[in-house]
Amino acid sequence: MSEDAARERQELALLLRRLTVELDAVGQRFAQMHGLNRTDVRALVAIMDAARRGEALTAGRLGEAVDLRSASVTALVDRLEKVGHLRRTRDDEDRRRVVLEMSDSTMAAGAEHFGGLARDLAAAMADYTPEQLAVVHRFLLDMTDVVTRHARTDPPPP
Amino acid sequence: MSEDAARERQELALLLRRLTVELDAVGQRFAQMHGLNRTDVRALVAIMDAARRGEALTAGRLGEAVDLRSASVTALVDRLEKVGHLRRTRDDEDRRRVVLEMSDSTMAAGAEHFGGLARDLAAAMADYTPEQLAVVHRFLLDMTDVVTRHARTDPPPP
DNA sequence: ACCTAATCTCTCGATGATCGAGATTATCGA
DNA sequence: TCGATAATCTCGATCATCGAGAGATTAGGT
Repeated sequence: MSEDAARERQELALLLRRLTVELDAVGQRFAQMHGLNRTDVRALVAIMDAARRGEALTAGRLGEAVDLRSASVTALVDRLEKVGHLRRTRDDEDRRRVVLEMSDSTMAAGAEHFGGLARDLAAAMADYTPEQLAVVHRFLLDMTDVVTRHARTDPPPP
Repeated sequence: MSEDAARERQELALLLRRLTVELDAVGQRFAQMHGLNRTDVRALVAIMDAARRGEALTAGRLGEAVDLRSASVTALVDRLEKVGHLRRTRDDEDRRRVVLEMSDSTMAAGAEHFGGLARDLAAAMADYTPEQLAVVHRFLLDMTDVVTRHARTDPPPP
């Protein structure tokens, strides 16, 4: 492999990292705008994601999604409920469970903020042919695969 | 634009998000392995990045890099120094400043962990022609641009 | 050379996020 | 029906972060 090729690959890896930093900053910005912290935003996003899949999250599942213990989930839901971002409801199927429902206004704010980004990203992709997007797609799948292996166990098998 | 094209773009946006989640998890894993928190890892990475540029970070510049106030930087450096990940040195040019030097072992651990990822990413890129990588490069620059605008101010100009 | 303002780091006390342990209520299985 | 399991909550402790202010050092104007 040529020196240039090696440099290009390193450059691409750095670009991936920079993209993640900026994507994180988008969430950070949403947090600041609404007086939330990083965990709060991650929780709201998890709930929105679930809602888009037609599911409603319980407290326990939210804890799994954002990696918090049950005591912390209670505190998290407390503060989000206190400012009206969501409300608790008892699950009628299993009355031990607490299902979380986001308020319409918060759902709208989230859709505005993150949906706007998705919209602009999609618009920027108009500059690419379907074949090019297919290449990018494969690339992202491959890179995600490598990263995921490193995230789970240090020296990945293949 | 066709339905499929729209779906493909949305899929790519989701892939970018998933990639950032997994990249975050790589740092999280490093944190767990060394008994650190997210901020600590971000600090060590910032110091490593600076070192690679041939610079040494001062406490103040580290605070800018990880977005912490001076009191928090003191506490951060305290705990990293206590476990031997770095040491404070007075800057002889400006004796108000504290320059931070990472220990060799921590630098090596970081290089092992994150450098290993970079190596595997580069290896996975071998499946792509230079022309394909150029397309990916342009794509990532474009997407980063869009994301960065959303991270700074909500409705971006162009 | 001086003196004031600005800069850099640190200390202190307060606040808030997270957790482990244990309590409470509800469901499930024998 | 009863014991085991599960879901959530309460309580007290710990830790990260911050604002305000102190102490030390440098920069700039006179």
